[in-house]
Amino acid sequence: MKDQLRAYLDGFLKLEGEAADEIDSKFYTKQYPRSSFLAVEGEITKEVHFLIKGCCRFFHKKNNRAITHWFSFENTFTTSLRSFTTQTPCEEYIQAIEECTVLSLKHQDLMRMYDKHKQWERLGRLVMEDFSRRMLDRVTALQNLTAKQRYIMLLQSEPRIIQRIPLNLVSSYLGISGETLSRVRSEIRI
Amino acid sequence: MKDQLRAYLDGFLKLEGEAADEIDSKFYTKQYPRSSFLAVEGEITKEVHFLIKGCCRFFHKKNNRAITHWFSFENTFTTSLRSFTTQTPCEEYIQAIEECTVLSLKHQDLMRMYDKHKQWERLGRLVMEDFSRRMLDRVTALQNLTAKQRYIMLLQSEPRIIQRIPLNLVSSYLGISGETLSRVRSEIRI
DNA sequence: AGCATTTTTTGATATATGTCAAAAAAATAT
DNA sequence: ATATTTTTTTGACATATATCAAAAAATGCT
Repeated sequence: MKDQLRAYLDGFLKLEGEAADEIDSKFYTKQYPRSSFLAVEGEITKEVHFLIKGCCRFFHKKNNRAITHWFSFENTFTTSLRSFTTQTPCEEYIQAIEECTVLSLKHQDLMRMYDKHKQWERLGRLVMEDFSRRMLDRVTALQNLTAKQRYIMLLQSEPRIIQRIPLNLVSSYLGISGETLSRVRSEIRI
Repeated sequence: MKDQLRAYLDGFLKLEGEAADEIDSKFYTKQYPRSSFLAVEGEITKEVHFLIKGCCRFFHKKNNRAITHWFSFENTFTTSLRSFTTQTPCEEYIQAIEECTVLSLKHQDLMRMYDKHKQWERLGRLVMEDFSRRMLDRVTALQNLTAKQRYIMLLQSEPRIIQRIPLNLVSSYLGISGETLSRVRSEIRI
């Protein structure tokens, strides 16, 4: 399981020596049952999770409705970014859509790793750069695209979202109603 | 001018010793006239600019239309993130809306600063974390908000965009037509 | 397997927003 | 200051999408 994390991190940077040992000593396994929460509004997020298996939905409440704004899958870090990085109360919820196996790391441990190892500091930068690029893509996808275009784009760029996530959550993520998504899909199937 | 950059960076981390000296030795001043381009599609972005004065618009072309997806103002780093961080051809344009004075830094110099100074590596991480948080806000603003809500939200969170940027560019940024923005504004003025 | 719950689809209707065109206003350059 | 260009506003109309309601289908649970 740690090997899966190592393989992911190797994509950014090969950790060596003591910096590499931190993976063994500081990450620990957790299990989240389907529908359970990895983060809830109001609590300060103390851990970042690396998703080994399963997928999650990120959402916030707006006028009593849940708006899904992100999904995470295997081999990604999953945490409430703002709450974790600034250690302020969380403004969103993270919920397991499938049962999740994660490797978790405490905020204070990560801070110590950043202090102690230049390699981890760099890893942190590279992971954040990668995240930023993906967020830029998401902005482009939300801006100036019709419902059908958004769906087609998602189908091409993130097919697993459509395969594994209930469509009413996908529609919220795309910023369209569930009914519209259903109609868009029926048009495309023809 | 360098003091303005130093003050900005101090907000993230106080640079000391040789790491601080890099500000004097590696950043250099440039001037971009109104309407000139800081980045164009197809070219690899070799510099990151710290905006001392002026503002810029980021846009990409889609079906012969320009879609504005970001604005930058004084005291922010301005560059094509994907092109600069991955050193691949740029997919967007960055254009000076007002005449811009910038402090520029070459990619290769930044990479050396990252290698040489742990402090710069950390600064890079913190700047990227900050950027990521702002992008998250932008996604929330684009998703599931009506034209009027988007405008009101922008008015509250980024009034200078409305004050200094032509409205037809603002409307593109909000993902709505210029006509709709004009109507939304007239409703609100009452 | 069968029951309860959730999700998806379909139809009818209301509404928000886009598009096109033209006038008005504002900004820019000479 | 004037002419030119750009930006904003306004009106008419078309269209995409939301909403509400109900049926159908799928899924999860014991």
